[in-house]
Amino acid sequence: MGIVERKEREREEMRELILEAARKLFLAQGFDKTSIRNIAEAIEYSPATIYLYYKDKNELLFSLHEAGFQKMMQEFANVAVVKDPFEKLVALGNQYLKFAIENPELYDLMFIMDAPMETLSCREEAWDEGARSFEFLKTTIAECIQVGHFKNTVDIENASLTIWSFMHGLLSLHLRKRMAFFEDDREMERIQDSFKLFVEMIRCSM
Amino acid sequence: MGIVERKEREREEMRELILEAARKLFLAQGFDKTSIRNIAEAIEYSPATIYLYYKDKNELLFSLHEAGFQKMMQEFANVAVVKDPFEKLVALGNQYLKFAIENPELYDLMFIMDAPMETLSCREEAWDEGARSFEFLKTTIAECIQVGHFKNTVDIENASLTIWSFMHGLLSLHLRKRMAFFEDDREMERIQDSFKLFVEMIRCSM
DNA sequence: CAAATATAATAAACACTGTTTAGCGAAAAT
DNA sequence: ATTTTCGCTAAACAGTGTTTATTATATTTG
Repeated sequence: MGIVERKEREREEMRELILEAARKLFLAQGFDKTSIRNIAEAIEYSPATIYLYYKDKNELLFSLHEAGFQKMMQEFANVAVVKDPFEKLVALGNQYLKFAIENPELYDLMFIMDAPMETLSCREEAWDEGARSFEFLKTTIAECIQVGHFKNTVDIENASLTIWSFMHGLLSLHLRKRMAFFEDDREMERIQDSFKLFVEMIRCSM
Repeated sequence: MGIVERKEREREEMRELILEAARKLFLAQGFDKTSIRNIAEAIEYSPATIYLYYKDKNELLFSLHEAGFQKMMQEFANVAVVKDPFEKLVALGNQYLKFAIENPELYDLMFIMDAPMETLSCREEAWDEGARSFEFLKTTIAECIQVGHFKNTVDIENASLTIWSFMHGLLSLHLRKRMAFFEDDREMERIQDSFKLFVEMIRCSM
């Protein structure tokens, strides 16, 4: 009898319905300002129903977290075609910038927010998608080393963390409005200029 | 008549009493997990009383924000005595790292949290303390240039933002638990190593 | 097919949150 | 001594995440 299969399918559809509504609301108005009741209202179900499909609000967040990394990895595919290793690294940086600026709420969720990490730290597979994107950075750097770059560096993981830190720092200061005291509207240019400077720093130092 | 003076003094004492209780609770258990009722309970007053001295929870947070920058600037004084400009820059970086790691909740509040920026963006003097510490970084870099460093860079503000971004990114990834997937307990070493690498990058590139 | 069982959905409640309002008691001014 | 002012608070308001007891429906069993 296909009843259990149908039920399973219906359950998955319901999970998707909830997640889709949650995504829309989260990305539109932010995580904190989106309540379970808002999501319930959007899908025309009672708030309690959501708890039959997701353990709590954090698990809902965690699902979007995973989807975010998938989306980012997908966009990184555009970069993989670049032949020259150093150019590829620069392209990766540009793609990372682009992703964060085009999906600010998603980036926040993936790399800044506190909440999902509580749910995340328990799970083992939780880091898989995140680790994969860090691996992509590492292999790109390894390729750079093979063609003669990064002469002063042997520790690939350290170089990766350093580059990631800069990118993330620049974006964090932007997304969390810590560059506001510059008091002009050149914030986007500043980000571009800083990225260019960092690229030049890497080019002639490592 | 000294009554108005006494009242003013009492009012300031009360503000300080509330702020001190708020600081203890915020820094101990985090901002989100500290409620107005918690603070009220700690000082043995009704929750409503707090609203007679502070507009809302964000203003309370904003006061701690200011105090945080004052504390950081105080610690930067230790750095000001270093003669050699580049050594001074490195010492400043180390002091910044130290401050963030010794005061994680305070650093979070000052540079990562979303909440205080809403209150902050209205005020003009709000940025004063923050801008002053950025100014300190800028002048240190200017001194470095005067003795021959940073040959490839003319834009001091861009160099400052780039350095700050790296430092902040490294600390953000740490404080918001984004380095957890390394799955070893070498996180502190990784931070130190990355800082050292970045210093070397600056030394021989700019 | 009818009765028993399993299940999906919910209304209502619980324990919180930040914030506002109305009112009381004491201090200050008249 | 009376009026006014002012510090303080109990209670309420509107919201939050989450749990529980109950109902209505779908499925299985006799």
